[in-house]
Amino acid sequence: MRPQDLAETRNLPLFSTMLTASFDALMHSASAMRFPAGQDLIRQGARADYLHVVVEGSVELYADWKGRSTTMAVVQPVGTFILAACVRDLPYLMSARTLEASRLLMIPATDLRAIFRRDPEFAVAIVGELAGAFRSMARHAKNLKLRTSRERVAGYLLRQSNLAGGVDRFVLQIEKRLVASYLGMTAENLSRALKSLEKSGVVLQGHAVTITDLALLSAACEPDILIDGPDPQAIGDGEGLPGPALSSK
Amino acid sequence: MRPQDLAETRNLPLFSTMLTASFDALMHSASAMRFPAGQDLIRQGARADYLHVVVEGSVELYADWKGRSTTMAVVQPVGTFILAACVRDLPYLMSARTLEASRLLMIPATDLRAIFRRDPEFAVAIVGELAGAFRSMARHAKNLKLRTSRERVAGYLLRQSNLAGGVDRFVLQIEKRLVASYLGMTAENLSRALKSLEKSGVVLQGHAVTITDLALLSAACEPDILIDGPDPQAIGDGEGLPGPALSSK
DNA sequence: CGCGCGCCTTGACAAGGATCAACCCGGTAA
DNA sequence: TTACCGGGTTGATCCTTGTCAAGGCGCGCG
Repeated sequence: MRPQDLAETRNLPLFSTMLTASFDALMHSASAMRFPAGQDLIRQGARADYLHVVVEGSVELYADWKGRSTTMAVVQPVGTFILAACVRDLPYLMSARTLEASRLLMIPATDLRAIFRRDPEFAVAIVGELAGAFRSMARHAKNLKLRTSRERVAGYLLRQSNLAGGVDRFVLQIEKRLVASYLGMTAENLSRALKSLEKSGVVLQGHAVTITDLALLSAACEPDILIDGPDPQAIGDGEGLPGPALSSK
Repeated sequence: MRPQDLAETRNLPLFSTMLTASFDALMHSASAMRFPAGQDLIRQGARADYLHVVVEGSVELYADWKGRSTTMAVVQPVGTFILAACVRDLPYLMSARTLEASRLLMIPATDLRAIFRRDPEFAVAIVGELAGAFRSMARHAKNLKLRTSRERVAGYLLRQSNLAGGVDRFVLQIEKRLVASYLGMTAENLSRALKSLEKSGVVLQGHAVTITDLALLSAACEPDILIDGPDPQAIGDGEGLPGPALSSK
């Protein structure tokens, strides 16, 4: 691992508060790796061996059963994944693959658990990250159970707008098929929902989204911080879906 | 708090490994409380003040939005709830109410966080509990996204059978309306799904369930340990829905 | 005893969403 | 340039699920 990577890693929220000795020990056994887009990283059911930290790029967490598949989350810098499985030394519940060329930090689960016991500040950071992941998954389930697909789409657009800083124009960063899977619907249904939202204050041109009437769109979903987030002063909120890019136009 | 309660609490998985000094400190500020059935305990959106531990009875976690409501989990002894909110000092994402007369231990969130930093064994227990809660919620979401309602019902019956020790006859412990809400469907739809499963090796008489053809029922759902659990050697798996009682017949 | 009140079930119907097939469109490679 | 290919859209249709209304069953209370 290169020196500048080390320094960069040290500044990540997950590692910035821990003792230097603990950090050095952790990095000694950790490895930084680069993966191309579309690379399978882990397979659901496998035993937890490494905690993965996304330093650059993005990783899709998905699950499948009986030939069906669904996107559970997209992890972006600086989020971790499979932390829960590592902590408990249990099989992964989800699979992971890179969405784009990515740089990951991989920390052996055994070292993670050892240093967790020795360094209270690291323990605090880990438990904070895990709590964030739990809340993200709870929100995901609430969204699915309490809203129709049209409401979820409207909520998604509003959330993206907020993540971009409350702008009224942005560009979707990920494929619509992935958004559909994350929102628990088919790609066709997402397409129709988006079209129907053009009557609710949204204009779409390809992946570019313009909110022309915020009040109207909000009425189509009624956003709620307990579903859509974000958590106040959230740290480690690297799970969910990527934030949007601002429109170049 | 009475001495025998203290001793009992000390033996709970969450507290059995921690230092005696930490335990005493924690219990000094904790309070044991009894609540009648149907008592509202916390309301979603409120700020986390106490970690709740279910010592006896059962507690429903539910969420609502825009007049709709859904059951997210039922916590039984010895499970905790709102741990994630306490750890991060954030608003609850779910509401809670007792389903029956219950005994709870309430630990101030500030003391929890303080002792967490001082006692590594307690930190391990907390993070284990939190990881279990995350995995439970991830399973919940997978179940919702990957299965039809009929499959979820079949899976639920199989899981109850397993929890009771692999028996072919048991009694549902909670109201069907609650089961329906937990499984993400209406009570009417659950009723129909159960009826249709009588063609798949199940006999129902009120709340009594008899599995007459395990292979046939399994074919209706294809149970998967990564969705239905349980985690191997799980500790603190107090979230989900209650296990069944054996039939008295 | 019988009345009322939950809980559950049943039926008819409507709506939401999935499926299947066709087509479009922009990018890339031959 | 042309052919292709993958993502996206659209339309027709079917299936699943929700909604509304009615009625049954069990149980506690007047």
